[in-house]
Amino acid sequence: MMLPDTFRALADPTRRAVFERLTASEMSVSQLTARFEVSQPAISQHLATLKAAGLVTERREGRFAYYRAAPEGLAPLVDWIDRYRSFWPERIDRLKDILKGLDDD
Amino acid sequence: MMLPDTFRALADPTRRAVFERLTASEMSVSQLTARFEVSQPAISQHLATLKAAGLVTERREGRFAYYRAAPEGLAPLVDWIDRYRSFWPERIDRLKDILKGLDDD
DNA sequence: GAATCGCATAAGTCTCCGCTTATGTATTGC
DNA sequence: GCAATACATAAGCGGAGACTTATGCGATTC
Repeated sequence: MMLPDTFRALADPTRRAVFERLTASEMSVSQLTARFEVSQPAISQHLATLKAAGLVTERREGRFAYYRAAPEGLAPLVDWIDRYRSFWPERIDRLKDILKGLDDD
Repeated sequence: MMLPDTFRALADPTRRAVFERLTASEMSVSQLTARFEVSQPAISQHLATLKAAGLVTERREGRFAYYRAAPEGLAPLVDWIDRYRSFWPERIDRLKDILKGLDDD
């Protein structure tokens, strides 16, 4: 929710990788565990941290817990970046190009 | 330089505040120390970390060391965000508004 | 040239955090 | 209903990191 939580949650490489994986598709805890080289509790702990930071949402289905990335959770980070991007003109142009490309769809 | 370094460097609140301060203006180590509630060595250590991550540059002048924010250092973070912003359409519109505002200058 | 100043580095402490194994709690299958 | 499955929580361990004080080193001042 708050910027420090966002930065902290994404600072750990494993946890960031979990988040990135969840941007591709929803996954259960055991499915995630199978893809990483840490234990199931470690994955659950990472998910709890990501969830607390608002970067992930949980969907319960029986004994399964499906997680997916929550894009809004990146808002604090995007806002922060945008603030400090303003003193960085060259970068803006690059972004404009990206957005231009999006318009062409 | 690399994304993990960028995230790690900015994860600490004090260090992030130092970086933010240096986006406003160049400052010497002692000037920075005066503005924060940690010791001079702590500031020097934070600056070393920021410098290693490419987020800050150093300018030597006699016995003084002046530091300033290096915008290019944010590139890894911006690139990362842009990748995961693509699956997040609503946010794009907000960005467009920001850029539109910049064009009006 | 001796003392001082600005900063970096060294060394040690303490807290946080990512991981493990062990266990608890639902839910499902037989 | 009992075993197995899916996940969370507990407890403990080891390492990383943010801080301190102490010290070293070049540049400046007198």
